[in-house]
Amino acid sequence: MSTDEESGTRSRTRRAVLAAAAQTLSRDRSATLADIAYAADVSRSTLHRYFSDRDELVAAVVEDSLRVLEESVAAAAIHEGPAIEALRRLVTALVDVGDRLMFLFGDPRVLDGGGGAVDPQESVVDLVRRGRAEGVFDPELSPRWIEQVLHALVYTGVTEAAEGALPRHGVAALVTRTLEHGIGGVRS
Amino acid sequence: MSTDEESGTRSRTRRAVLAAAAQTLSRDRSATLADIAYAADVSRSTLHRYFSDRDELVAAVVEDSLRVLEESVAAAAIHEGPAIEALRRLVTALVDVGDRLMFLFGDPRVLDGGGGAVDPQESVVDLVRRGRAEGVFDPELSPRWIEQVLHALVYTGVTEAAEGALPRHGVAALVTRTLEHGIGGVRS
DNA sequence: CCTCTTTGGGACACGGGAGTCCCAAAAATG
DNA sequence: CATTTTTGGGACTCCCGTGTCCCAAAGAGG
Repeated sequence: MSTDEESGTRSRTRRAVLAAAAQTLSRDRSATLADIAYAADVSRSTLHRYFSDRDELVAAVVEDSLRVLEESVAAAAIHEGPAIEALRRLVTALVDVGDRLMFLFGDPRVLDGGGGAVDPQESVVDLVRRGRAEGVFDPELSPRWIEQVLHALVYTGVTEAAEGALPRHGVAALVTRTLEHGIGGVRS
Repeated sequence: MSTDEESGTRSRTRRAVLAAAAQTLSRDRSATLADIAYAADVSRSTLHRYFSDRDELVAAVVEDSLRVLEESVAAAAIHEGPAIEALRRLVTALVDVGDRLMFLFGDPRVLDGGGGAVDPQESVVDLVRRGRAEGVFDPELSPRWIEQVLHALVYTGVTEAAEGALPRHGVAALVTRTLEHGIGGVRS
């Protein structure tokens, strides 16, 4: 669980493979290990040295992506301040880790086990509840639905940006605006 | 292009395979032909008799799904009446063909060639433009973005329903409400 | 009831991805 | 500069999905 102190060149290579795998697999979940190795600028042999199994690699990517995601969300401090402000910070945080998010969405449907949504972020659920309590979220929408919508819009925004249909910097604002007011605009 | 009059038992089998393929592939785009055959309650041999190639099968499913989708959208008559009303009918139409939509989303990203969105529905683009002209859609949101959001929310709604987290009948209304006002509710 | 169609399922070959092993070269480390 | 670590890449086997063929059985249709 703690740092295995594998450090040195190895740690860097592992990170590179992990990142490349996340990115490649997010685009094509059935990408070849050779593809991933190529994207990581590493030979297939090397990849196998770090992750003997394909499953092992995928699992590692999931874990790593989850970690990155959680760090980003934690940094958004969504427990503080008004719900709407927190929501905006949350959206920004999610968009920032777009690549990892994309991967997390597309694969084993991370909610494998059972309960939670894609990310086990209990804090997001709390935020939604808080927003409802403050009266800034539509009380007719269930927390789960709101969370799903949040994910869907972030996903869409990140995808559009990845395809060049949207400038990177505008994504968070656009998602936030749409999330808050829908397509009807502020005066809806 | 017209009906090849292959009818008889054959036509029925073909439909069954197509439907099963759409459903199976929408859940797992890398499903085995054996899986699909099993889902269609048909032997692998039979499947090959109808679609010699995997690509051929996928192409057929895409074409068929597109046809079903277009029929549904056409029935919604989205050119008539106020944009908001038309939008509501459109959402309902899309939700109705949820299975096919799910498939269409997940596979070759039907926009292969180039321009349009997932569905070549020029009419949807028209609707968006009309809505903006009528002032009922946020003018700061691009038509493309609005269309993407529409797709994303429908997709989310259908998925939630498929997982039992939402009652089938409530989906269209929920999606429409969220689409129009976001999570902030009507008084946003 | 007989014939033609459609199906099931076994057997087979092919191809490609996955996983393993090994050795020489490159790079890091002290 | 010498040693150890890390890497690249070839060679090989195994497995599984795919596609093809064939024949006997079930079913449809007149």
